[in-house]
Amino acid sequence: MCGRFSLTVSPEAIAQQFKLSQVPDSQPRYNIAPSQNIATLVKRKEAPEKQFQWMRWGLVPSWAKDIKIGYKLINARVETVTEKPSFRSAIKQRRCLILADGFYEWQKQGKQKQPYYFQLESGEVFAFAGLWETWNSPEDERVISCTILTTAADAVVSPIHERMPIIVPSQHYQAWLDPEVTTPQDILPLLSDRDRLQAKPASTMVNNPKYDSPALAVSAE
DNA sequence: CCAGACGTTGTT
DNA sequence: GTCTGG
DNA sequence: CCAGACGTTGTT
DNA sequence: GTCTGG
Repeated sequence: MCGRFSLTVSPEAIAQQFKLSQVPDSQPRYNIAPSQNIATLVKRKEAPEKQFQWMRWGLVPSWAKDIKIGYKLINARVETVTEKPSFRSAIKQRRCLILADGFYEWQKQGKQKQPYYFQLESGEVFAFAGLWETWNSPEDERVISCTILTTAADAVVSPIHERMPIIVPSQHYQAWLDPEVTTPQDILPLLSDRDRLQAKPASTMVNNPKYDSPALAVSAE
């Protein structure tokens, strides 16, 4: 699964990498946690180009009574996403790319859990496959929220953890953002097109979301 | 018909 | 909103 | 994902 | 143990 990730590159680098016309208002983050605002790209029907959009991490379905349901919906399994009431509408209509340059997974070692940090071997910024929703709170505030699709772990991740986030290869960004074109099952064979991942042990300081510094991603235990 | 759930991961 | 269970 | 709280009444 | 918050 994916419950913590990073986006440490500068906003200028993001704009360049994803060919954005505007430089996003973002800060380097080493420890992004659920319920926080995360950087995404969406393609609106009326607009020719994909657009930068902040979203709350943890999808809140439109029919939800309480925003708290989003804490449980931080990931969606690609194997079942088309069937689940919470995701079915979003998978057909509301795709997004979630910007990241690393993610964390925890390995169980008996009673202990050791975090690992995963990046592309190239070190480049990349994008998770995501879905989004809008929700109107009882106070009539609009919340845009999202979830990260997960799949079976690949050869690099599987020694650490069974599941991993779907990383969309850059040549397939447009296809993923257009639900008319790409089904969740279409995307799976394309995942091997990206760079390989590399894993590093991370500091257990990453366990606590209040720590958000370069030390987390770089240092081993 | 209405009431209540709607999810993931991991562990057993 | 839509589906399942009673 | 992990960390941290988890309750009431009444008084300041 | 389970839920909420980050």
